[in-house]
Amino acid sequence: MNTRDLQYFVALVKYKNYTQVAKLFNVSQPTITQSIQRLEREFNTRLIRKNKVHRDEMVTRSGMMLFENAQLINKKIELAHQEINRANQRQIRFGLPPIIGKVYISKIIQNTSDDLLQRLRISSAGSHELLHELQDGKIDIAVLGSNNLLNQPGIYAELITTRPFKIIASAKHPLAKRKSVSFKELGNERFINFDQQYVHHAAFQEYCTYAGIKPATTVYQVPNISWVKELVRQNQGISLMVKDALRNEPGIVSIDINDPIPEKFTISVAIREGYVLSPEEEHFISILKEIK
Amino acid sequence: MNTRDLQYFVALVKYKNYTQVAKLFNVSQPTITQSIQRLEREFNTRLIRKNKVHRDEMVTRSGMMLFENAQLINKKIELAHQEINRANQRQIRFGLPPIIGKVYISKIIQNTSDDLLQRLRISSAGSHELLHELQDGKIDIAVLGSNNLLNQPGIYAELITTRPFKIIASAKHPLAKRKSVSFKELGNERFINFDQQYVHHAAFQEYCTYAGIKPATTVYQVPNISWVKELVRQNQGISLMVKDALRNEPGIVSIDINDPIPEKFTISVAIREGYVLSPEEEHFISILKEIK
DNA sequence: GTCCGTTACGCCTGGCGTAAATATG
DNA sequence: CATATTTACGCCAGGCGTAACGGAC
Repeated sequence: MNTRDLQYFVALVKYKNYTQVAKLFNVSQPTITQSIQRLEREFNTRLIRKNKVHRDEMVTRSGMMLFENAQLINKKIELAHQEINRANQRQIRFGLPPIIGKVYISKIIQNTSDDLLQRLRISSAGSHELLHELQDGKIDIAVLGSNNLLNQPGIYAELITTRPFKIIASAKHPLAKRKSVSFKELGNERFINFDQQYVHHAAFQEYCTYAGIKPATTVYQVPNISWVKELVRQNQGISLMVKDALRNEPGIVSIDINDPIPEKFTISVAIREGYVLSPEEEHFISILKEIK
Repeated sequence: MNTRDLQYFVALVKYKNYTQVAKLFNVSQPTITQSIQRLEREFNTRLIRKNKVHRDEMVTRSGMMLFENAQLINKKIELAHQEINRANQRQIRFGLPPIIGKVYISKIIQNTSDDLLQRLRISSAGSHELLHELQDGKIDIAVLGSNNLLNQPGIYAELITTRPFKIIASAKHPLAKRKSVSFKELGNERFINFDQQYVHHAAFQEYCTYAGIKPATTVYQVPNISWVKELVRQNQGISLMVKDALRNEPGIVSIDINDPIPEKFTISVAIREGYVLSPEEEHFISILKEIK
């Protein structure tokens, strides 16, 4: 089978118009007709309905099945091209989320030879974003934080460590005297949450569901972690944070959560499924795994 | 690009022998040479090393990258064929693990029309096995038990419910008087584990790690749940079991575990990523989701 | 020499374009 | 009739086979 046919077909299902697809690929319009006929022969089924009463329903169930699979196939082919194009550039395209980076970056640099550091291209973004960059082939290795054990389609991840979530509050806040707290007690607190840090947000939701509370006063959605800390310091509210995000913050105290943890915050090294590591990349990953 | 070339290439990497591959596909041997040359042109790289000092190292890094991706692509194509071939047989190929089935099957039958039941082809196997059947396209819908939130490559799963694990013991066992127990207390107990029920085994490991115990006496690995119950009844040991597996078993008592649960036992409905449900299948899944 | 892969060359199918025909609304 | 898709047909490239050649042990 010709993979061009799959590309034509996917485009056709999306645009629902042979003429447009032909233009898109700079081929004549009968080419598209013939391509579809080839696929229908190959799979021995109708893919496109002939009595097109409604444009929206022009694809058969078989067609939809092929469409879904073809998209994944096309993406894989595209990825293979990308990976192979870069196979001989010896760069290590590595993603590290800002908060995890804060703790790890100095250790990484200490333990990595200059030669390897030269090759390192670090992108820093939230774990959620990095996961997509990894899936799309924009980076090849990432350290990612997640709530569950990381197990995403197309991604192979290995656990490095798990970290506890803590409650942070101003030193002036009544909670500041406590060493630990149950999440159920926090129903009436004012919470400050992140916008961008997907894992924190998800963990917060998890805890609320688990404890059966719904803090009515979950007000701020702040995009920057140091803003969150500043708001907490000024006693505008409390927040949920991974231990690593905190380092001797004056005016802020962190309080253990003593509920059974419904989901752990995990840190993993992740690569794309089927990605072939260079010796340098393999070495680099072994360094990452040793840093706990 | 021609997908036949990918098949030839994958076989070549596996067999490391052009002649054999040619025989395998019933083509002449130069066909394979030419196929590889086409791929090398397409990807603008060497895939196979020319100075084959060692057969084992005949594939370049680029070649390995293509190999890994090509395997996944070929599998997807194969799956698309399978799915489409069955698209118009209106059977619902459904997997249900025995233990979960024990609780669910009567409810499923009560809530499902005869018409739909006619179409149902149920395979019963452990969740681990069913997951593979789902991935390989042998079944299309499955109810699966797992310890974490189910998130496997190529699988889309939706949570139905979570269930607690319990300790079961003979009525004669000292634990029988207890209502609940901490896992840490069980370090010196004799445990009876399943061979096949992957989730139970994994949960047991999880609990042991979590509680920091290593029951030295984890002796029996029994393949059948009713054998396990019989052994427990005769006070040969205790076991870990999902609540649903138990129904008024004379001579056996179940004891709550009062540790914070490190991993939940979850029950999910799962389908292959990109699988297109028929209206009947969609209806059937909505029935499954309503049974909690 | 033997085994294995590559090159050379001819054949024919398969994918494309143009033009005409047909369907849909 | 206008727009969209399919059919008819001719052209050329691409994939295959046979035969001959080249390299490694």
